[in-house]
Amino acid sequence: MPTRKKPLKSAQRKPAAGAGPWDAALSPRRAGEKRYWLVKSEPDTFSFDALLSLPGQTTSWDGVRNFVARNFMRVGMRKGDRVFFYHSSTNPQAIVGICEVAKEAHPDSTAFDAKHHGYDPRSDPADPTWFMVDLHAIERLPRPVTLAEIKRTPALAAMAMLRIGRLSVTPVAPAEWDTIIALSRTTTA
DNA sequence: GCCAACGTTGGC
DNA sequence: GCCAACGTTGGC
Repeated sequence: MPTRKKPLKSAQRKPAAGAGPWDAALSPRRAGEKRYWLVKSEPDTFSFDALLSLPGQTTSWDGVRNFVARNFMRVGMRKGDRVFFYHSSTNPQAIVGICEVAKEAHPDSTAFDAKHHGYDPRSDPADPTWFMVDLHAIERLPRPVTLAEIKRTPALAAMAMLRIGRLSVTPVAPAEWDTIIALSRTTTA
């Protein structure tokens, strides 16, 4: 009798058909298409300045333990994509900088480390559950664009970061990206 | 497969 | 510090 192997997790789940308004972020790309994203970090834990102070201004974005956020990283993000760096749980909450995807998704090693708070005993090193991308800081925004400002800007009303509460990785539409860049070049009222 | 309990995120 | 919104877990 042949040995039945446990199917790979990656083969178990088919993408849900019409899963939601964020499918576009995971869909196939046109040649040369660049996409945009937003990641959150609590500045007390890891700030944009902390990233700028690292050698190479690059870090592995580990610790994501939500499947939707993981899929945005693993399926959605490609090298060269631009990423807003958002400071959460601080005053004021704001987008403060720009990164780019320096390395596409690779297994999140912290999930295998029993001493790490992100340890997940169910993540099999041979078929990892959790992934991380490497982010390289490009530049600080001319000024932070606050959550309050995002909320009161009509062109940003559909932003995933407002609609999918508490998700640490979200897609940003190109027009939203441009709007936020333009806001960051204005002076606050 | 349902759903209550629980944990986490993050705005306020 | 509170709590709403969700995701996850586990009993049934």
